[in-house]
Amino acid sequence: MSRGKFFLTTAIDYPNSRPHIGTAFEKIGADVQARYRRQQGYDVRLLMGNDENTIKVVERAEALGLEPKPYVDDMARQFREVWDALEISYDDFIQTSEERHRIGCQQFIQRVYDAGDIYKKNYEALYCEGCEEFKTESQLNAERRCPNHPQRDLKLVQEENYFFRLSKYGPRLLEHYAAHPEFIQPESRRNEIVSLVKSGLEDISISRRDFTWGIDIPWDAEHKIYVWFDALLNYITGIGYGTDPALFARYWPADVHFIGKDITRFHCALWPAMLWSAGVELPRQVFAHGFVYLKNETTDEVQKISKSLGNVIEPLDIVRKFSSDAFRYYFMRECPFGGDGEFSFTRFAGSYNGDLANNLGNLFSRTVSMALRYFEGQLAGSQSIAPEEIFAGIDLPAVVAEIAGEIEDCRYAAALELIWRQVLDTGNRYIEEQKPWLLASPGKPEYDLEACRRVMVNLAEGVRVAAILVKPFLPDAAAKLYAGFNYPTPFAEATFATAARRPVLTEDLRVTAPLTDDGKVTPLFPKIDLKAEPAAGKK
RNA sequence: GGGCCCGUAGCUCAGUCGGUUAGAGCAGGGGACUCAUAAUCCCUUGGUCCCAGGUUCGAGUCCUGGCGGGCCUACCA
Repeated sequence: MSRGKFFLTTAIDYPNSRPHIGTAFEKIGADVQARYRRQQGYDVRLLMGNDENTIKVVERAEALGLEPKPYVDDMARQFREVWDALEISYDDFIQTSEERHRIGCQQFIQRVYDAGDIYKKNYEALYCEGCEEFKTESQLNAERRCPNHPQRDLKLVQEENYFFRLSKYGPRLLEHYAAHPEFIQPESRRNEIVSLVKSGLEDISISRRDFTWGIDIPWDAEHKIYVWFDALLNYITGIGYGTDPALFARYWPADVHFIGKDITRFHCALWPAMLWSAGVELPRQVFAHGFVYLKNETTDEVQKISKSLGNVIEPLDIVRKFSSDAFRYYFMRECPFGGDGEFSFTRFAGSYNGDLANNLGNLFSRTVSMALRYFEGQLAGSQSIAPEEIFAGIDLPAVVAEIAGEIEDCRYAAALELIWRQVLDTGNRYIEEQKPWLLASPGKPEYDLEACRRVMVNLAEGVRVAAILVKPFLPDAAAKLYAGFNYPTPFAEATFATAARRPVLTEDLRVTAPLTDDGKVTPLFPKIDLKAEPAAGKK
């Protein structure tokens, strides 16, 4: 029942410092898309990795008394530890120091060379080792230093380097943007790139001399391939370009590259030009997400996340304390993926308690505990009950389709809002309207055990729908919701299409949720006691 | 200097092609309920849609000019 392949990537990260919540934002957004596509039956591949062929890697390794390779391997282990904790479902993790990357890289650059798009040129310029970029006079600050790294002296570098004829691809890029408006998303990033390319592209230096770490230019071993040319190629070497033709043919071209908005031009101008030159098909889309800033709760200041400001939040701290689902939910609901977002503990706690603990978690708790209390967990006769009442007020198939559309457009916050307002609120409202506690109470005039049973079957259906819809965002909670009752379809087969269509029950429904020792439902998201979190808010 | 985006309720944000009385969540106020994690449900207060012009029968939406905020880029990297 495969619906075709879906290949998506995240930007590869510099392993100079540990991942922070901003880095995590991108990976979560990519993972939601990957999980959603898998759920719908696509042959999905999510590729991530680290960008290791940089001068800073050598410096950091030296400072720690290590060789570069053991250093980057250990950093890769640390990154994967964080991604695993966040339940990022990557299928492969490429390190650019790997042999498969070198082989594919060299093969690719040779093809570009053979196509006549690489030439040698002598130049002299100031080089910033912090940015690993050459700087023009106009970019310098008053002390004639790089504004990003004012503590470093710039190096006057004079050497012969190889250049890629980026300039010649300008017109073709503009044609491509016009013919494929979806290629650069969101819209504002696209406008920026169009204007940049219209203003004219320069040829770009793609090699460095005298580096000991990195990939050799195949026809001239005195030169190493320079950062960007090397880094971008991970997207194809990571699925077997030059080493595994079958895998490459299966997944390329990428359906979407997820990147930070700061590196849009490399992905939307340089990368397509490189691919054209080497005769490789272009990716279908580049999605540039925004940045996450920190809101200082005492001053209300919004600040960048940086080591020098000392405001780096370890994703693992939040995950260990509140769960990966809680972490994922906050960023997907509170930070629009295409724009910037901000993090503060107060907002995190508000979203957690309100949306996760109260609306979602408590809907599950009250449903299961009523089924236990009134029917000892056994909903006899549920096979013959059609749960048509709970979603009678909404057009569920239309809502599900709308949610799917929002996820496909990476409008995750909008998708979650729909799930909460349309589906979960409807469930809670249904309980208030039906008042099952009256239906189950022998002394009351409303007493009607059969009606109560019907309500419970409807609620079990509501939980089923909720579990399916939150699955890409909250994999753990979704599994717990779905494990609440003995639904006939294995969760792995529960696509969005099945959300709006109740499966045929092979046996009556019964509670299968794990219970505490005193027979109660385990809360999905235990509430955060704000009074018990004094230090967290100051962070 | 050139360019892009944003400015809507106390807060975070929707608002489609210009079309009725500008919406949601949270927060605030009032009420109901007791299955549930003091949850949930109902009602409700709250807006100079940044400002000034313009186009139009009609502008939050389009145009011009300001103000404020963010970002990209800046005469060979």
